Amino acid sequence: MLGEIVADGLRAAFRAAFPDCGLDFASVRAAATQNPEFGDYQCNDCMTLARALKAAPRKIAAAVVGAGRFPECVDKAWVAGAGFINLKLKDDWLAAHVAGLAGDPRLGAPAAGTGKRIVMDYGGPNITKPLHIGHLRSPNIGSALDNMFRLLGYEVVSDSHLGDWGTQFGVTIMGYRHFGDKAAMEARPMEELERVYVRSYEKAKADPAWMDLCRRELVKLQAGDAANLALWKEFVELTRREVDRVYGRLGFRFDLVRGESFYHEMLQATVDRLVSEGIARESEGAIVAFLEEEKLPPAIVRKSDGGFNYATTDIATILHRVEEFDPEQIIYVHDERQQLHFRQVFAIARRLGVTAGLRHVWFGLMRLPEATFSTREGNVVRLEALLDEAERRALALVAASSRGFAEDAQREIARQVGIGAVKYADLSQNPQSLVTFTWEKALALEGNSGPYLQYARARIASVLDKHAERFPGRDPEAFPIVTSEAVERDLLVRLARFPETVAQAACGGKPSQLADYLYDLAQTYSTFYQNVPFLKSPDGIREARVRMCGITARVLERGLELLGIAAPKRL
RNA sequence: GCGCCUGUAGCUCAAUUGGACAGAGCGUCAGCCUCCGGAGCUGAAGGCUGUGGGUUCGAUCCCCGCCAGGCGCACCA
Repeated sequence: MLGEIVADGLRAAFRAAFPDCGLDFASVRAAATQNPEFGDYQCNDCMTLARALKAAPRKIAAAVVGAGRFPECVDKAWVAGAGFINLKLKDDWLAAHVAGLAGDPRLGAPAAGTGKRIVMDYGGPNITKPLHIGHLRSPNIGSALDNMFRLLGYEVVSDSHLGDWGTQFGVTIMGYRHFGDKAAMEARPMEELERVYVRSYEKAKADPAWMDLCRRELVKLQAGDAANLALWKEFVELTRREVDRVYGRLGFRFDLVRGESFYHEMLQATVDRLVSEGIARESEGAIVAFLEEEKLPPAIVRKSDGGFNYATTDIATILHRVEEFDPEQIIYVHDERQQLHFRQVFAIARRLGVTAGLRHVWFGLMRLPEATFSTREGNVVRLEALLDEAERRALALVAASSRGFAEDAQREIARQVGIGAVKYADLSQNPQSLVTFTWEKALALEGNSGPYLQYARARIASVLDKHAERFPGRDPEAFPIVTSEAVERDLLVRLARFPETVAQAACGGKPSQLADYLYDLAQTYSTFYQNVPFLKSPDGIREARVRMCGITARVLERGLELLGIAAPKRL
């Protein structure tokens, strides 16, 4: 990666300047500059090293610049400000480097994950509940990370963890039996199941006896009761169909969809093991793991009614995944409310000897401007309604652009644009912040939005076509990249940073960094496109520019693909 | 009460994990179709980064106090 190439050169320069100081300068880094005035990369380490080297930062920087035989990629290096070292890359080296990336199917992404396996765990939707907009974030963020890890060479196993085995089933079954409406169940089963769930839940809150009955239904299911099992199967089937349909529209795909029920036969053994290893013991009728050493509150692994809960399932899941996949890490993409839960579960897994990395990549709750929404308050926006509206607005735009598309082509483009807008709106935000849902933001079609990126990509396709049409036989790939305008160089620098951006975004669990990068790239491209002539330029210059267009298209396309967003050639 | 998180332009969000003058979009205002797609481009206005201290060459970022909001804290998941 570019940053690493520069950093290696810097470290060598430090060692050359201070051969006998006993430091290896491994901490020295090259940071991308914010401001082109400071070159392409900057080194901030002279200030930090001032104490160890017993010299003023600017003197250190001057010594490094003076002594340093920088690698061939560096055009010039100079000292600035409090002791920064600024580095500017050679134009022709940069051009060749970008040409090299473009020729690589992975666009220069490092293969850091080769031979390693990651299990991704998505917060699954719950049985018998329609999906609302809060169900977007986990698979959306998770899939983007998944794609990035795959590009980095990891083998990824993604698993959508369907909540199909908890008390809510008891609540639903009681509601279904006492308040269910046959006709409604046949016409709109998911809505009806949600309705009876809400009603039964209300009753359970007010009436402990009812709650108790709900729990008993769950225990009956878990004990294999035939009637409950049959109903449960029906509910699971309905839920899966709903999830497949809606997530399918969003392009989410999982290697595995294992509900909690998949693990239910392992739960007793898991609890037994926890008890026999002294991790959990009986307390107030329940079996509880006490985690004082980790300074965490106790975690119940078996309820006093004999039922198991979420913690038990998650522990069993970890043990099973370690056995089946032997992953380097398991990444959970769940919302912020689960932080304590996962800390407890991870602590227990550690005590059981699990050595795989366990990481909770949490994200902030989605809320409405007025309030946090909840199924029980009926204060929700259905995910499907959002997708419908997104496609509707995009279709209006596509139809108005009058590019002469046939009707189904319009609809397909509108689908890609609308869904892309929704996904991008979510991914472009730092996952770890509250997301206030507004239609305006979720459906933005201009400015910092998915469609802006798609638009930039589509315009490039036109440029490439026009060039091929008017200048047949002049393959841009056969011409060297040369730059004369400042914006061309800006574009090259950005293209060269694709690999490190992907690596950072994946490791940091922040697809938003990739989204930011792509937006910045598209903006730079648009400036280039709008202010520099391509087809009217002289021979050679023209092909170099068209070639840069093509490389930009490739990076935009691949970047959007990583975010799970379609990049149509025409829209 | 204890713990986790958030507070940045009118609004929605960034800020390369402690770096240089805090940047974008939307909205507002003023411009740009001789040209490859105007879902675009160029420019302007807009900030005591919630608040008070501290740490250091340097703080939106780290530490402490306060204010405001969100979330969690044995038998929901």
